[in-house]
Amino acid sequence: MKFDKDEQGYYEFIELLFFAYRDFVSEPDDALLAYGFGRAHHRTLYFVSRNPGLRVSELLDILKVTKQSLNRVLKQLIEEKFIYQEQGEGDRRRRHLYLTIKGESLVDKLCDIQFNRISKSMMDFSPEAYHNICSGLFSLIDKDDKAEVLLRLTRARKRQEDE
Amino acid sequence: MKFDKDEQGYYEFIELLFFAYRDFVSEPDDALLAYGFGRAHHRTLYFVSRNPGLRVSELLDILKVTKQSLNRVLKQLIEEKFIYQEQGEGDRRRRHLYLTIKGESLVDKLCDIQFNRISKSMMDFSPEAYHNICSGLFSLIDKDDKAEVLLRLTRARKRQEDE
DNA sequence: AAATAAATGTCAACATAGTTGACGTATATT
DNA sequence: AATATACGTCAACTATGTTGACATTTATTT
Repeated sequence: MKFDKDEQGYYEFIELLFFAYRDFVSEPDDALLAYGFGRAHHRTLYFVSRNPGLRVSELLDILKVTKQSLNRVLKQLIEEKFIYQEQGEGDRRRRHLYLTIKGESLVDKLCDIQFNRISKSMMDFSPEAYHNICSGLFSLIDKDDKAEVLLRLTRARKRQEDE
Repeated sequence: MKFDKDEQGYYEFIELLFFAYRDFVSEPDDALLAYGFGRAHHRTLYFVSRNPGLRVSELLDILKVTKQSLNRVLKQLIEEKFIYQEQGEGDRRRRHLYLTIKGESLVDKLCDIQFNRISKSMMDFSPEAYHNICSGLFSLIDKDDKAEVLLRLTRARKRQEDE
């Protein structure tokens, strides 16, 4: 397949993104069934894992859902001790979110599943090609959100390096 | 940003795909509100547009949902005359799906929105880099579905060329 | 010809995850 | 002291998914 950058190619792009996403999330979905959780729980767990101390309002901004919608899954995750909250030190209205050991362990399991898919899929791509793929995904993000996404990615990488 | 092919890079990959998909579908979602339709209608319209004469069972296979779930939106789209059905000539149990003029016009509108995003996002990528991005998405698809996705893409391109 | 299978449609009940709107509480800021 | 912010919560509703049961039409098999 050629994947040309013409109008037909744009149709192909739409479809490839649909199928890639469909299959990328389906395996974690299945794994979460055993916990009585769904995709919404996955997202919350994932972003808290990657951004320890994340505030509720920041999570809302990432997920682009209403606080009522988030609260339903967050409440469950806190009650079942996958996530805990800490009151802000400076501003005590803020609730900072962290994973418990139990939470970390679930996220690890889910990430492993997706890491496997990524590593298998990206096996035959050079580092440069891989970089292109990531940059391509990044470019699709809304203009106004790019800076923040990048900031979080950088912070997360730094956190990792500091360990 | 470097986007390395290491474990941290895999986390980044997960996030980039999430944000890219989130924003990629959000504009069509908004446009569909005016029609009282949602994302499920979008998908059905899109795949019928790209595969004229598609059968219901094939659509089920693409969307990976149950026939009851599909039927709800398909029924609406047929009643409101965005899609029509034709009985199979060889096998008259089959229902082949096609877009009406009204349907084509809506799909065009939705595709325009996404074409704009793609073309803006991919502007700075070389044809080779663009090819990498598409190939990368393709690689993420389930092994068992790759052949069929490719077949449909090829057919659609051929249909276009024959016009 | 009769039985079986396949493709589709439909009814009902339910789950998940999203929405809006209203309101409460604690804490900061003005 | 008044107002704004961050968060939580109740209720009702919508969209989209699920399972299970069953009907209809048409093909295929026996």
